[in-house]
Amino acid sequence: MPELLGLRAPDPMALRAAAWMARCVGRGDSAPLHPDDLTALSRYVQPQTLKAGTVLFHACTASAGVWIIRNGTAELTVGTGPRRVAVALLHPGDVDGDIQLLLDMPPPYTARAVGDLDTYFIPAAAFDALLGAHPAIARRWLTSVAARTTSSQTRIMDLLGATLTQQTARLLLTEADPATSTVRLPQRVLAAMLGVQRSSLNKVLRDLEREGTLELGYRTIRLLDHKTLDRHASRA
Amino acid sequence: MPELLGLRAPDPMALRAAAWMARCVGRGDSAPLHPDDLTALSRYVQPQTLKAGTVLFHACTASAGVWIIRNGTAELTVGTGPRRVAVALLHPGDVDGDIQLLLDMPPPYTARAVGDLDTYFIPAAAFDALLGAHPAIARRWLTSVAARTTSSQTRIMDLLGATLTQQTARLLLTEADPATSTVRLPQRVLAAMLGVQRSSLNKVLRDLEREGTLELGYRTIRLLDHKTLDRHASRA
DNA sequence: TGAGGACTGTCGGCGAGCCGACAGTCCTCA
DNA sequence: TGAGGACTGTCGGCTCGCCGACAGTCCTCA
Repeated sequence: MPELLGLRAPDPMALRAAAWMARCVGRGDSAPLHPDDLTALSRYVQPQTLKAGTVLFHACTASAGVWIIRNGTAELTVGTGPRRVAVALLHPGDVDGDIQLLLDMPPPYTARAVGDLDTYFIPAAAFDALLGAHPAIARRWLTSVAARTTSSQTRIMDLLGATLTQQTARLLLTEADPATSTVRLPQRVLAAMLGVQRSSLNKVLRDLEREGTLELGYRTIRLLDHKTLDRHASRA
Repeated sequence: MPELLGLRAPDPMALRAAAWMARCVGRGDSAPLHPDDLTALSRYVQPQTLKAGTVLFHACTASAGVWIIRNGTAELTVGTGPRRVAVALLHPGDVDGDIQLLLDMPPPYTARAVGDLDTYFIPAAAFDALLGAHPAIARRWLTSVAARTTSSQTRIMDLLGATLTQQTARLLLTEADPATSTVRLPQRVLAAMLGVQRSSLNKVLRDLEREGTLELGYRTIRLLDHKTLDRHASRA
């Protein structure tokens, strides 16, 4: 979707696009990194430590390689300059850049280290060689990508016919930092992830707050009652 | 999504699920079959000719292998007995069963030959061996699956914020038989593919018919004016 | 060839979410 | 520390699509 790329100011469509794509980045279980593979991977993988603010890759620029987050957080953003907007965060274990590489298409978002960041990096050529030389890893990667396909399909299913409250509860549960039960994103971004209006989302959030299920703050949502939130997520 | 499987009568949710999944079957460009690969594939691929009505695979039963349609049409259905409902059709070049195989999960729909059907079949074990023994093919398959991932993401993007008329136009354009400019599916199924109410879809279709863009018949939609339909698909 | 089932065309009430707007609060950076 | 920018909370009008229902038509299969 090239028409969605290269936008100065993050117009709603670009924001939505990037937010959606970003949520399909390889996560935890579907990440292809398993201890057994590390030996084989080690010849191709470059551990890299990045200073806060370093750009991993730019939107609209061909992916230079595959990034795997080891420690720290990276933000995926759309738009340039002061109008930059974060659409998602990468946490340890997350993988990004591989699908864009495989399909030879640039990512719709820019990735940037929030704090200092430990990563594994696989340059494009090495990724190619890796897949060629290690069928087992290619196989695993195939499974990883397949899992992302079905997970994005599941996400679609979750969406269809689901009320906004349901969608919101699900998003919060999957996106919250498990350690602190907190989601640290402006409501505008969360709304973009769900493809809805910010004011609509805000209304739902206020209702949940009044109910005591969560607590709203500036760029912050703290989940107080997971049980109730679970119920909201599953029940209509 | 196991809760969506194994339903006797196709309730709306199961229908939606299957319709969505079905639309993500490998199509044309993203199909992994290229002439160069045929030599390698030939040792693993079994050409099979099936009589009308033969079942390729059953819903809720582990995928036995990968099917590639050579000639003819197969239908993907949900529900058993007389309440069976078609959610999509497989045409020559389409690939199905591989992702389910990779993830070891059963497909949500049953595939059945409509008329006599020529296929290539790759048994599960052979598919495994194929990917292991031929890195080039595994690589290509990886690209194919990655393409399906982004195509399902693109589909999401097309959906978000798009009016029903837009969605309908897009669906018709992609789903129509190029030879006859005809879509041969009941409106209920089309509605399921879009995740909307049948009556809502019907209203849109009637409007388009009044406009002269298409012609409605029993289980049939004939596209008369592609240009106008294109305009509906892209413009808001 | 007749009967039952499936599909289409249509209606009306209703609720969810869109959209634009605006005031108030919090942050950030000069 | 002050100013401008970003974010939140809220409102109201409005549209779209949901949902249930029902009559009429077309098929299919016994």
